[in-house]
Amino acid sequence: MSVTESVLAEIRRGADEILLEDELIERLKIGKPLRIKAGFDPTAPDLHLGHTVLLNKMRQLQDLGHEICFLIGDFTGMIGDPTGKNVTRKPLSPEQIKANARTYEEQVFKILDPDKTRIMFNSKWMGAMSAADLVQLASRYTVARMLERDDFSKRYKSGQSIAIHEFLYPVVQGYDSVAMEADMELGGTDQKFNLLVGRELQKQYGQKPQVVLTMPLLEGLDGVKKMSKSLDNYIGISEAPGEMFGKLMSISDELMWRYFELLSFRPLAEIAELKEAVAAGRNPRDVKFELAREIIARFHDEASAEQAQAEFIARFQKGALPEEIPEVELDSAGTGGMPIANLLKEAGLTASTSDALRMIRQGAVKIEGEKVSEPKLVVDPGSHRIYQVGKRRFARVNLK
RNA sequence: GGAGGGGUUCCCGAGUGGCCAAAGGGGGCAGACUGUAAAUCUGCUGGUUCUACCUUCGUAGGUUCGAAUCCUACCCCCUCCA
Repeated sequence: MSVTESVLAEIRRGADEILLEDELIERLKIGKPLRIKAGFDPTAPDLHLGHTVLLNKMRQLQDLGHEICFLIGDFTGMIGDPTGKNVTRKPLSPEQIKANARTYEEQVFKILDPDKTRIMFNSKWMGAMSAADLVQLASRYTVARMLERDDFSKRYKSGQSIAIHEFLYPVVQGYDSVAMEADMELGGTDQKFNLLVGRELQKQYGQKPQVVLTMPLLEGLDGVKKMSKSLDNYIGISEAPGEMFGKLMSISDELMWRYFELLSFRPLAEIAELKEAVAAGRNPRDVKFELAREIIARFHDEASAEQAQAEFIARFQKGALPEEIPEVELDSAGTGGMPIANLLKEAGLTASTSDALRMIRQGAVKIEGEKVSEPKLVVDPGSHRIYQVGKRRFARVNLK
């Protein structure tokens, strides 16, 4: 029993909800590894830290000796989870799905142990179903239950369209649990409804209902909206160490604690200590450094993490130039020089000459570290200098 | 099939003949400050050969000295009824 208690605390960590915890305890008591399901869309994955919240949990359970089934929803992908938007996704070709699955593996195994992970596709059983089978399956769930789902009910009440096939998504996802005989399913809080359908269907098919564990959605860099690529508030797990470091340092001090909770592997007690230290006057920046290093070390390595930090300090605390400055060749075409605004635009440092002039007016432009205050400055041909706009945009321009 | 509402700059959204490159907010960028690319404050946020000019308010025409605003046609989106 005592073993179960400590294990339970680990499973609970960061989780939003466990339904039902009693059932989980019962299953754990039996001592057999649990078969744990987590489903993913077969769309081209470019994983970011938000995705890793769930993967971390999977890894943790894997380390506890459970069987992780990484389900790629190649069949459900044709439907597209109707999360509010009713965009019909166009079906992917088998080749595309295979290619996407491979990219998944490359990225996912930075966290999961490949030897202990089973990758499955739900087309295996769904593709084998006949129309009659599907009708049978659909009969196991009711419209009333379906309308309990928040986004469905909202759309229904406000008169927005719901296509019939959208109802199939939760049903098919639920049936996956039946086909896989899952003991437990993981998902984001937004998946709660679908996960519960799995429980319902398993009961219908005479199985013990799976335990459902939901993980919160990670807020993006803005600290408000959930991390997503389309909002451009994400940190991709394949990003360069320096990029990751900068982005992590840009999160607010408050959001940092959220990231610690959901992304760090440090014991909870240790995080509590850090929090106390900050409350007692320790610079939150330094604590953020630690978070950034831990995460970069996970996706790159210890040395890159150290280096990223060193460069960050040099660049932003001491104003040093970055290690790598892009080299640009420009041609003044014998006109006897190029106006600074045009040069900045051509070098890709500003979006337009108007923008360049604005930047100069704001005192954001520097040549070799010297602030430019003359907007009509003409750069002589044959010069080779470092131009800077703001703190983050640099180019070494060779003007012919 | 019928009735109605709407398409404005990156996003939301005001504007119903000149004072409109278009309010306000969001986002973004920059500067100051700092403990950091946190927080806070300030400024900027269509383009160009930049105190001027050019292009932009769903698309194409038209009226007018002058249109985001008026007219015509078309395209698209939404709501209600069937």
